[in-house]
Amino acid sequence: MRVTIHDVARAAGVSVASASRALSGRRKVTPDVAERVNRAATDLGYQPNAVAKALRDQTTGTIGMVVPGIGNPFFTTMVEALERRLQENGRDLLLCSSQYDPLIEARRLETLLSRRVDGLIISPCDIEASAPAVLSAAGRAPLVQVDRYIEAGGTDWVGLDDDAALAQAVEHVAAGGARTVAFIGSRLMNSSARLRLSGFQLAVDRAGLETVAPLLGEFTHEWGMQAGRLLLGGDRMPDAVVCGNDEIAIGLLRALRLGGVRVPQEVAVVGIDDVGHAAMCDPPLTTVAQPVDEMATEAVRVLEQVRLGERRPVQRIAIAPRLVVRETSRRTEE
Amino acid sequence: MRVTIHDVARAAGVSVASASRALSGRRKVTPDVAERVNRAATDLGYQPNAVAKALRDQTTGTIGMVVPGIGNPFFTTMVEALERRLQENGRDLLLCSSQYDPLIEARRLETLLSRRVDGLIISPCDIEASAPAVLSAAGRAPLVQVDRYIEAGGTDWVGLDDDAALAQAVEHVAAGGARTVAFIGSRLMNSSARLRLSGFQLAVDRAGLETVAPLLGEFTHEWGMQAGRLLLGGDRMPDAVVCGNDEIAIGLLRALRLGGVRVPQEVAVVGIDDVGHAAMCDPPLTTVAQPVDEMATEAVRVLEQVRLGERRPVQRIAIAPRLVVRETSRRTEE
DNA sequence: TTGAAAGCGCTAACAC
DNA sequence: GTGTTAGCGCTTTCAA
Repeated sequence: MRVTIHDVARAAGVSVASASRALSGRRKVTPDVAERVNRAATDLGYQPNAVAKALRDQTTGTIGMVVPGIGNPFFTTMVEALERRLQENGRDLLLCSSQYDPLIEARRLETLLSRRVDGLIISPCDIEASAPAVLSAAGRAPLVQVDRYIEAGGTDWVGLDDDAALAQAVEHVAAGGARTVAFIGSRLMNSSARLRLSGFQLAVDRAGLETVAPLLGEFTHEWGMQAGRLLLGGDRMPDAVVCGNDEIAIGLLRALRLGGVRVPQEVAVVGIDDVGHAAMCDPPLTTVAQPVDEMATEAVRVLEQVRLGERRPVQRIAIAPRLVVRETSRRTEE
Repeated sequence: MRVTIHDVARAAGVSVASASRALSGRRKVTPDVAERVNRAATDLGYQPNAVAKALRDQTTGTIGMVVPGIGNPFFTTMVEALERRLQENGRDLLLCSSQYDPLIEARRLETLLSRRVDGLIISPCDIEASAPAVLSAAGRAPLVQVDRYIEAGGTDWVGLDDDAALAQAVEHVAAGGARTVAFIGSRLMNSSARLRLSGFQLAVDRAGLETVAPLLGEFTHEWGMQAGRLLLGGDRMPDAVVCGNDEIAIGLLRALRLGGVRVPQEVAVVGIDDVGHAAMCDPPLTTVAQPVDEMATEAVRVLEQVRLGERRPVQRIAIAPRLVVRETSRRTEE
């Protein structure tokens, strides 16, 4: 049988209350008692039972997180940053993947809630289908959305300023001399897909550039490659292609290489995210970086502020992106 | 206040015992009671408290996992496979990253144990420094090592048959005509690094190939690139380079590209793992795939078999790899 | 079949 | 400063 605080108390010759006090150190005990209890605890190899403590305290010290998939390196980076931030606050991260399925997502949220996590961080996989589960969860625990969000309002969010990101990407290729620019993104089932497309269109209009119908598929390199082949098969290459994320851009680069199109001489390519592989592909990818650490910090801050049932203004924090110029785009002529 | 089983019982006009029985459905109750209890539960929006259940049942339905880092796509794939497998068994995965630090690793294990996970899956970051914490954890909960393992024996393990993997890689490049072959791997702080190096040397000897001193750094593309530059600066390029994992190979490919060395014409490159990006780099990477799903299945099976304190033979399951030939290696002349 | 009650391990009143 | 005890929410004896 496992050793409990009762065993420690008995071994130290004190009551469980004293043992508890000595162990937590949050209440006064005589040095003698503290000494005996601590010795007994180490002697017996006492391990406090977090489950019992959680039941008693009504708090678990755990934050639950649901992401669409950990195959996407952006989410991985985000998770790592969040895990570090939370650990500084003495909390643990309970991570789940929804596998891009709103049903699984809803189930994971329920599980997390039944495990009484102290808060929830979620990147909803579908802007519409995820809404009921997310809203219901938000009513039962502090919740903050990260990166993606659901359409229905009223829930806090921390993410990228997509308009600014797309503006940076478009202005950069325009400054490099591009006149026609294409967009390869994701089907509009999530907020990132929508925001990035509309940000792109806005920026293109403002810059007075020419564009073609956007190519919309998935945020994967497979789709990037496929879209690249579509472009290759078209009438005429655009001067530049802006991609909805780096994965797409990496796939596109491969398709262009295969098609014998030189980057950036014949066409410039820009991604979004700045995942690790962006610097490794050929040529290294110019991209708009998401300040992941900053986002993690903000997300945790918002989460700690939320007190359930308390009326407060909804926070929507859009973080400014940062253009990282590598070699898939021509520099501005000076 | 949250609704508890007491509220449900009261609303249904029965005792908590009956409510519990009706809700779990594992014990006989009259249809009438079942009906009333279930209606009350849905009416009130009852959510069972998993913490209380865990305290009572002494089981949480949760498996804890500690990986060195989720930045490495191999671990990501592994985690996803494991998560799916566990979900089929109705268990949840509590994922932690040790960030390649044995101290953090030990702390995460303690946390997981105090949260009373039903089992532990770990890929220890250091073959020596991880040992005390892993052994101690193994004494307190069913534990299985995946991929990497600690030197001290006595603990179950599921992973790749590294000797076979390296043999496949070496024999493949030999069949393609290579006479001299280099190895770029990781410093020998973990079992994968050691096994892959020794597997390489064994295979090279057996094949009668020539080799040079292995280049040992980290399992990252940064190191792959750096090692590539070292190779470029040397006297003479080997006919083939076998890499300790795909990340290294991807970095190497980039260095070779920069150095103007053509792959596979001038030098063949082979990786290990078969991560998603392996098919996207330039040229697409020939690699030895780890059968991740099979490993996940085995790991879960072993974990469920372990009954604490029960003496049973240690299981060490090495799974056969599968060579995936892409374009960084010349095919066998036929 | 149902209800009362014990108890999982812990902490915080409360009383001394 | 210390001990006794209630109670967090649940399931499962044990009696009826």
